[in-house]
Amino acid sequence: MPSILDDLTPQQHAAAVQPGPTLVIAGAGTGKTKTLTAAVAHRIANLKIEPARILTVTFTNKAAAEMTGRIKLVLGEAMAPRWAGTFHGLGARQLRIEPEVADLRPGFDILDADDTRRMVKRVMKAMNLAGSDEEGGGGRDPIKTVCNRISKWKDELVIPKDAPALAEASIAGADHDGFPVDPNTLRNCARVYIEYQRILQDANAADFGDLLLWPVRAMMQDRTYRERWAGRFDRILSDEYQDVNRAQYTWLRLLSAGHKEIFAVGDDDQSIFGWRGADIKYIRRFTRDFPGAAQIRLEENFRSTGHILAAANGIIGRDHHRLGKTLFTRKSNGTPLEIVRFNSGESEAAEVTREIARHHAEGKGWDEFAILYRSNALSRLLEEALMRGRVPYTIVGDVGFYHRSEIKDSLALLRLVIAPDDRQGDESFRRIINTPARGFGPKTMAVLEEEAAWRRVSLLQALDTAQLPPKARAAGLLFADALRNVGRQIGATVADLLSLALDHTGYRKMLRESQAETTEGRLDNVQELIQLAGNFHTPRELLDHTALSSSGPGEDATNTVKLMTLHRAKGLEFPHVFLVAWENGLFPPLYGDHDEERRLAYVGVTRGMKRVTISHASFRRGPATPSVFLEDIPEVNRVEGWHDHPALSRPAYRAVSVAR
DNA sequence: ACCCTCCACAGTGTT
DNA sequence: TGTGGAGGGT
Repeated sequence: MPSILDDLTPQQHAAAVQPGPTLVIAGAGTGKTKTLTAAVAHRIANLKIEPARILTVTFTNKAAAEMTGRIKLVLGEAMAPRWAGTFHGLGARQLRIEPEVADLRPGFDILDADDTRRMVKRVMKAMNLAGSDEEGGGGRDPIKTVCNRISKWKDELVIPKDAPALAEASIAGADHDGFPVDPNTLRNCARVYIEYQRILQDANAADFGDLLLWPVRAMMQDRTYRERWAGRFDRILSDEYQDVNRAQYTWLRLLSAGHKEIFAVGDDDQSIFGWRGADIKYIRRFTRDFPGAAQIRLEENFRSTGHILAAANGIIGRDHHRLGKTLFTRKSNGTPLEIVRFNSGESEAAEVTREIARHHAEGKGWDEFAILYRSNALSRLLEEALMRGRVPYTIVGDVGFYHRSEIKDSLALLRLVIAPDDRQGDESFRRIINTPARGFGPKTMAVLEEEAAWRRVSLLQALDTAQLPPKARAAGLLFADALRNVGRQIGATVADLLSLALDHTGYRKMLRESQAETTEGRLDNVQELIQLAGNFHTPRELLDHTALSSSGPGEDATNTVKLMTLHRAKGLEFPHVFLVAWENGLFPPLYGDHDEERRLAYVGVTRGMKRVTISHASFRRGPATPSVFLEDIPEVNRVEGWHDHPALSRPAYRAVSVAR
């Protein structure tokens, strides 16, 4: 007898075995992942649904791995679900099976956000829009503005052809985010979108948005395609349903249309990614979308003390149009929340550090503490204080392993090794040809690009005939030769190919010899990538994995204080949580959706297991007032205090006046 | 082609 | 305080 359902609460159990369309409204810390995992396992073990005919989708690789891992543990390898993964991962898989729905060829590349940005930039340059003048529009970072817009369009199932009309419509009508959009910027976005998509197809590449956009569009328009895909699965399960965007929602709906066996877990109170395209309306209208759907609430919280839950309930209770639920716990009330006022951000950081050090001295581990903030910029003060106080810490969410330049450079080399003579590799070529410097500046590249376009060959092939400066030409040919030779190695593993490419192109040598401090660790990272490559059978597998993951190998620093944004903290828990800079204007910020910010505050408080300390400064780049969210924490659940450190507050002042 | 300096800016971020 | 982009000098 599988023990999957044994240690569930009655509510969790009822949810896991509920047939038909089911929405599980699972509050923070109520065992959401456990219930979803049990639901999947139940379908496999008890209902005898074939593991290959169950599709389970999550937002992060971590969540997917956790779930699959647990099921394997209980049911064994053979019974593990075959289609469990992220929206992007599963979309990529669907697209790999039939790439023609996106006008792609087999073996297409998947671009990450960096690659996408580079490509958009190139397109905008070619269209004379990348300049700093008002033509690009969109304020400070026109490329980012365009990237965001295109990505949002894709998430909303808008194809390039339809973008211009849509742009005009939204210029004429109401804007989407309550954000004033410059008409010309929006028009330019639509123009860039069309051209960018053409370039993507030419490069046989898909960006993140494409991974669902085209499969979903095809399912909407092509009945046989839809039936073929919907027919593959008997059960559809989704995690974090409050965070689905239109493309993801439509995908789930179309896949489950035949049997209506859709199981969604989520928490509308924790919907904090609206700015990223997530739309809370889909979870709120679930029972209308799926008539007769069961709705089951998980309200028993296993994480936090009574005081913490009461505070959280106070904060979220002010938000109306909720699906509604009230968390409760069987734990004791514990310690009231501590709300502390400081006279400056510096003294706040110093005192948080001191407090953590004090607890540590009393025997607590460093990893029992987390410091959460609204925006990344706030991490600096805290870092400085922690460093001064010799408190070991980790900033969660720094540049992920796979996004480091040396890793992306290495992967570009690998791409060229497997297809030196295909234009699909051109973007990789552009990236790596001048690292280390080979004399390929803008001018030389322009000549090469023209030759390649004229002869309709890859940039690498065009090296043979292009009229290049002798030095660049020689270096280029040497580079091309090296890659072709590596590609000819018979029986080489992915790791071998990588390693050889890095050696023969002089990339590794460059890293070894440049002993600048910015270079330290890069060689190790490259080495780690090679090691990692040992886990993959083909270069394609490695490339897909790296594009679809953010955090690489071994990034779980042990026994350190964790610093991260509130957004990143979702789903995590810590015995003692410090919520800093709760000041109006910072949190909640002046912009954005106030209800969503309130939910973010709720997410923050519910991260704490035993203690929650909320702080604010009365001066930070100007006078500041305590966050309005503090008003909603009942008096009985809080104690207040203040700390003034005059000596610490002055330097900031003085630095400003000296600078003037 | 490459290096250096200056400027403006600073929302949250998975895949 | 740091980052990315642009522009100037060699």
